[in-house]
Amino acid sequence: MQKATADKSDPIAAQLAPVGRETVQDRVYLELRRALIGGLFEPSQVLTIRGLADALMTSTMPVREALGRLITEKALEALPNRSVRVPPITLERMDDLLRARILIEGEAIALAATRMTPRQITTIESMLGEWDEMRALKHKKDVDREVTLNQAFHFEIYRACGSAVLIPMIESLWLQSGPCIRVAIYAFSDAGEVDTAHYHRTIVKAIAAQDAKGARDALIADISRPFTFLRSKLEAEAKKGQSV
Amino acid sequence: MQKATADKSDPIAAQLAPVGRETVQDRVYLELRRALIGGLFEPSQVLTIRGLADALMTSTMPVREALGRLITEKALEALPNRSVRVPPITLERMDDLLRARILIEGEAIALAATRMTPRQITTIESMLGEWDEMRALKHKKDVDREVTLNQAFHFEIYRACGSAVLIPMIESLWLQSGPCIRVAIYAFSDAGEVDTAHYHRTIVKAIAAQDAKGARDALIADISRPFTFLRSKLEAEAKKGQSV
DNA sequence: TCAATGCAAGTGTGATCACAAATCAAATAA
DNA sequence: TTATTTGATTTGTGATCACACTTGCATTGA
Repeated sequence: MQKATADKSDPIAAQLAPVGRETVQDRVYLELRRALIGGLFEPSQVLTIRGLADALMTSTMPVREALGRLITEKALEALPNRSVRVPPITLERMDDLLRARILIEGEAIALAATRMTPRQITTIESMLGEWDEMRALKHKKDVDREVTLNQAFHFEIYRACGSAVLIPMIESLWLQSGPCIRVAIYAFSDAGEVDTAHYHRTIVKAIAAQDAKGARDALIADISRPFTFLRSKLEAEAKKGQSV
Repeated sequence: MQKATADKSDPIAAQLAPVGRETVQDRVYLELRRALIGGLFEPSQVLTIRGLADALMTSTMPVREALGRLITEKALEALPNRSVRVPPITLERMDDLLRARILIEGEAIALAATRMTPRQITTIESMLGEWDEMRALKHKKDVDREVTLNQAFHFEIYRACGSAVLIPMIESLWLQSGPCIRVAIYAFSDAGEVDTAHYHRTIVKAIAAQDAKGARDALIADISRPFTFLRSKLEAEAKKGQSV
């Protein structure tokens, strides 16, 4: 044996590291991605390279590359000052995002409805139970877990659509709407009960029946909810701000 | 006056440089983008950072950031070797790309058909004439100009859809299908006459009549053409390769 | 008191260096 | 001849530095 490092000719070592070793850059990128989809950054928040580099325990190099990538995905915004921030929420942008999500995620779920295997359907059915578990201990509203579970449910379906082109686009859309969604979910939690499980149940039922149109409609209802809620909230604020 | 450089308080200088100064990184990124959409790189071609840096007369730094951005857009592909290449053409990927383009560009043109101003319609009408000009000197097939003109025509329409979310997605799709399209156009030129102008005329007619459905159908026919052509060519090659 | 000036800290950008991994070619062994 | 190995070159990655620009605050002037 020549080296102690992974050797592709060694089947065991190849299994331990079958793909290219993860780079710091990718780690940082995925970390920021997760934070954005989860809404951990607030809209209009400014991010600095050195600040993130310190927080992520690395140098500025991987961070600036990750930021550049997120800017091209419109997940972040490059200001003329050359500083970068989380895009602010506007009514126009929300409508725009929702329309695109209905169009593309609707298509993806319609495709998935005709292609999901019984095994995959069982998987998303089992996810419904987790919502019930969470409701059982509703005294503690765990927004993080809600976001994670919701994301896992949707992407389990989208992955089944079998399109290597649509899925990254959906990820980009979630990246862009992440900050808005988080704001909406917080507002939801204040306003009343979270009935996401009901919508997801409808989706699963349609998929199990291979009802593409029904699945699309149920999905549209599901993803529209936080947007319409947030929209009415923003309109109320705008009216109040205008009257003052 | 303190400095010889641009000063925002000086209205004249501000007009000369109204937005943020262009960075080398952006220049490189736009350059590579243009090359990809225009199909100047071949499918499966490997790109190296230092090679591009030399070609673009800059250091490796702006190039690696630009490559990273193009990889996140799926315009380029990161191999496990950590090298990057133009994604190869496969039948599945082509069908996937075409479906996504029909979905999203179809929606964009339907929106644009109801929103384009007479002035904008005049602009795309005038573009039709350029095809006739080009046909007049058809002895010299100028693929570059065909690609540029086609792109200008389509994006003049898409810009009118008024969606800041859909347009970048369409750009991403063009970026991904650029290499395929170029191959198809070359095959077209060999096969016979280019009748792009006819399809564009149909599109303009539908838009002028504010016929959203007609515009969408005409667009679908237009963008499907190179894909179906290339598909039959690839299938023929695959069959030949299989028999050998 | 208030506006303008000037300085200092912070920030993004591009270049360069060090290092590890991959690639390729020549040389060696079977 | 063919397969393996060894060494040199190339390549991507991460860190660091230098520079220009921005920002914020204190100082200065009227």
